[in-house]
Parts: sequence; C-alpha cells; structure tokens
Amino acid sequence: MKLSNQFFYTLREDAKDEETRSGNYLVRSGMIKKVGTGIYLFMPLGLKVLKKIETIIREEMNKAGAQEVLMPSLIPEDYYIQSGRKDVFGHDMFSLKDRYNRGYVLGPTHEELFVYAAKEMIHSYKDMPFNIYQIANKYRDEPRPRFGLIRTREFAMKDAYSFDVDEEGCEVSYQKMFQAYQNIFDRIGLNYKIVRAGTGAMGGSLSEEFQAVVEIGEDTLVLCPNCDYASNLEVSACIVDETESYEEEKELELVHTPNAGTIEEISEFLMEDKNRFVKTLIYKVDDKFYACLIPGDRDLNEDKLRQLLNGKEAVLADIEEVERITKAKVGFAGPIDLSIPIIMDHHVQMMKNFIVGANKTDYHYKNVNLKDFKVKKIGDIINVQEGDLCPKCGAKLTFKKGIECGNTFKLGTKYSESLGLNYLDKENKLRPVVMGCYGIGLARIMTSVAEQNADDMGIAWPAQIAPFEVALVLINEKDEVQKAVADKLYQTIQSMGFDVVYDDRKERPGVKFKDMELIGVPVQITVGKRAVEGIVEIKRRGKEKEEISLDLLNEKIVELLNC
RNA sequence: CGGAAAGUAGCACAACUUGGUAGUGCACUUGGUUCGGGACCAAGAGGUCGCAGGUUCAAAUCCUGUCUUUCCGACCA
Repeated sequence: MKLSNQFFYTLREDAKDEETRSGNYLVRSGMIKKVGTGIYLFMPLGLKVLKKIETIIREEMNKAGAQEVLMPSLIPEDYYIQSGRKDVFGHDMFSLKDRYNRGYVLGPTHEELFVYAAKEMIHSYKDMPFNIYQIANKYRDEPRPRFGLIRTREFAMKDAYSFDVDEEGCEVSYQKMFQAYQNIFDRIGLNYKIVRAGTGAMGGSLSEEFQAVVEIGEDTLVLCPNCDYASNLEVSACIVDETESYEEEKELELVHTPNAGTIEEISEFLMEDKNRFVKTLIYKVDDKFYACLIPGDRDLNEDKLRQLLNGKEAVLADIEEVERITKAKVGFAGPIDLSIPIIMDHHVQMMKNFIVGANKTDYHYKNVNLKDFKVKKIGDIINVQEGDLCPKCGAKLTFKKGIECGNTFKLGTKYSESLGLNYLDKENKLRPVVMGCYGIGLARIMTSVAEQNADDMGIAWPAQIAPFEVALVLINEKDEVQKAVADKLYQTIQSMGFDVVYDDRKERPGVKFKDMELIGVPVQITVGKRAVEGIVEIKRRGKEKEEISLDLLNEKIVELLNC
C-alpha cells in the first residue's frame, strides 16, 4: 500500500480516555477509535490486524474440520426464553422491541441458534460428529466496560460448537479444538497460559481458559512453578497444610474490644497477627442464612461456598440482617451461641486458641477452639493465596494476571436437553446430543498482543499479525534516483509476496520513521542517499539497521521476518 | 448500582476561584527557509465553551437539572 493519498493518520499525543498502554497505542496509531463506552470502530489499519488474526483462526478451524456458518445478531427473544437464559443473562443482554412490540435480543452468545441449526442436521447417531463455527459480533450490556478493547459491549468472537453422540465422542471433538486453539495462539505469537476455570453461566462439566499473560489482566492465574498445575483463581483448590500444631488449648476468654469491628482494627488493638483471627461472615444462600468461618487473613470464595451448599446464589447478608442474627453491631459476629448453621473453611480445623467475635457489640472471644461451637459443614471456601501449596505436587503456587482470550467448554447435554436436540441411537432410543463450545475473542487477542509487545515507540507486532510485514521508507521524494529506486522496489517486494507499506508521503524522514515504529511494522527498508549505488538500509524493528545491496534483499527480508 | 473526577477547535489542555473581546501546543491552509529521527519563520482558517433552564445589564465562569466520558468498587462465558 502506498501511503500518499490513503486513509492513514497517527496521533502525536496520548489519548486522554485510554488508560492502558495498548489502548493508547491502538488509538494513536489510528487503528481504533472510541465511539462510546465499550464501543469502538476499527479504522483501516486496525481492521487489517484484526483480519489477520481472523484469518489464522479460520485457517486452523477449517484444518480441524470445523465448518463456518453465520448466525444473525438480531434474534427473537423466544429462543432465549426457551433455553431459560433470558433470566440467566438478565440485564447483561441487550433487548429491544420491533414496531409490533415483539421482543428481540442482540445475541450475547449463540448456543441456542447453533442447536436450532443442528436440529436440521441431526436425526440419527450417524449424523455426528461435526463442528460448526462462526466469526461474528456479540453484544453484552456490561455493567462496566473498560480497558480499551478488553471489555467492550460489542465485540467480534469466534464461537464453535461440537455435536457428539456421547461423552467419549465429545472428548475427541474437545481435544481437536484444544489442539486447534494451541495452534492458533502459537501462530499469533501470544504469550498465554491454559488454566482450569469455572463453568459459570455456560454450564457444563469442564472449562479451560486460554489466558494471555498481561499485567492489566482482570483474571488471576494460579500457577505451579514445579508441575503443570494451572488454574483460574475462581476455582483453584485451596489445600490445608496439615502440619499439627502442638499448642495447648487454653481457657476461653471474653475480651472488651471497643470500636474494633474490622480485622485490621481488632488485630491492632489486641496486638495479635491477622492469622490468629477467624472471620465470621454471614451469607445468604438461596434465602437461607449461614455463618461462614474463614481465617482472618483470607478471602471467601462465593462460588466455592455456593457449590458446597448446592445453592444457586450466594450473597453477603445486609447489615440489618447481620445485626438481627448476631444481636450485635457488624464486626462482632462469631460462631459461639449463634442460631444459624455454621460453615467452616477446612483451614480453621487446624487452628487453636483463635479469636472470634462474641455476638456482642464491642466484645470478642480469645482462645477459641473447635469444641466451643458446632459446625454444620466443613469445606474449601476461600481463595488461594500466593505461596499456598499446589494441590497437585505441594510446591508453592505463584500468581499472574491474565486476559481470557479463549475458552473451551464441555457442555454435556445441558442445551440439548433444554432445547430438545436428540437423536436415535442404534437401539432406536432417543438420546440427547453431547455438546462442546469453544470461544475466542478477536479484539482481546489484538489488545493482549499489543500489551505484551508495547515498547517506548509503539507496538512491536509479531510479523504474522502486524498491519504490514515490511515498511518501505523513501527518504527524499524529490530525489529522482531515490524515488525511482523506491518505486521499483515497491513493485518487487510486492511481487515477492510480502505485505508492504510504501511511505512515499511528502514528510520529513523523522516523521516517517516514527510512524512506522508506532504502527509497529517489523521490517523497515530505507531508500536514501546510497540508492544511487544500489544500496539501501534494512532493519528489524528495535534493532540496528544495516546496509545491503538490492539483490540480496529478498533473503534478508525473510530472515528478519522470522527473527 | 454506590463513590470520585472530568466535559472549552480534529487532538491534548489553559482561562472558571474574583462574571465583561475565548487562548496555547500539536494537527490543518498559504508563502519562505530547511530536508536521514516527530524542523523553523511569517500569515491564515477552524469554537452555538456537552445540553437545558435559572440568576444578572452581562455567563465558558455563579446556581439547578440533565446527558456523556473516565477511574475505584459492586458485577461479569
């Protein structure tokens, strides 16, 4: 592409409403522009990068035997009412009415329609397996869109769905996709980790996430430096260090602790370490109240609590409810003589002589032991901390931040049952189809790669998804020799099959260099003074330039693109 | 949805406290000098100061409402 007379611009100053480095560079390099909260438009350059990502995804999907389809974004709401997800998504789904007051939604994800499509195909066990996918926009009314393209309300996603007769078949389909995903992320050049994750609103039995390792990530990845354990914090098992404490159990003691209602305050007041305390949190799980005991220096994991109690929803009780149940101000709840069932984290089992609230304003109990109260259930209900032991090998776990760029789910028969997707097996019996679903967020990949490869000049894109592979910079467009050499070179490089941008603008060299570095072209060829001698300069972005004779250019470009 | 901040030229900002002619840098146009790392000089063009209402002789400035954006939290395949 010749730059003169093209839609191409860059900004010299930082965008004021982009907090992330990647978001800022994407805006400054003229790739994207914010239209509203969580809504972006893609300019020619940005679309080019996105399309290159899309192409890699499409190629690998097709190679894995999946077939592409296209679903509408505007969908009659009945499909989501039938599946029960109109309520599950609630306000996260954009819904609208047509002129006849009929309800529609903008598709937040497409299991329903893919099942609808699959029904046309599936009648017998002979009709499976198969996998269909689309690359299309999704719409979600996020409560708080943020971080550039990471959390937007409209976004391009590749979603694939596999259909099998049984679990074994699904396992094969799942592994195929899993491999395809690794190929995709490897080819794109993303630094990523695969972690175990929760199934959330999607349902199903297994979920694994492909997480880009990025500082600004919204997810916390729990990794083991010793073995292959990798998990999203949301679902990471927290195991107990079972080293026995030989501490003597002491006499229970009521202590006056005026105005010390938080762990920080009481810990300071009694001059005791936070891990000597046991927090009592009153939770409401499906309209029933529970007191949850966890170590004072830990956070409760609501998902784990919900699962332990087989509940649908777990929320912290209101202040009024807490005060009614504990008969004390908030901050003084404790397990002793409490009327509601007690759920205890298994770490507390190992503790002795700990401190709890006394269910009496301004009082705590010291030297509390397990014999002092009754527990209904014991389990793992807290978040893992960095340094905790790996559930697999016992090594100390480390944390990293990640952006979820892709995920794979085994859905089981959840949707096929609720939407009636069945087939006849060999015995002529009707059975539900076993499904898998597989998503990839295109713009999230784009931002993650940008974030991972941003430097002081701009984004150092990997060659595979860079807006261009080669930048051809003409130093002096008024110099006839230089111009002729560059014009010729532009044709030659194109015919070699490289994606090249020819900066023939009437700009000073410095402007051209800065722009090419900002938009992140990996290989730059400069046609300058020595063009007369048939010599030009070539360099890999971020490295030293070297002079080279024109006839050696092809090999050099290939070499630099691959390094 | 709670808390905080901000909306003035295409972009980034100043002027607002103390009401009276709207300014700077980048970008843009013209001319000149420059010409291998975001040039310089000169002359220009570009604004219903987010929107609505109020106070006032007079509002970018004070008051009220409203919309939008950003950050923190709640929330989130």
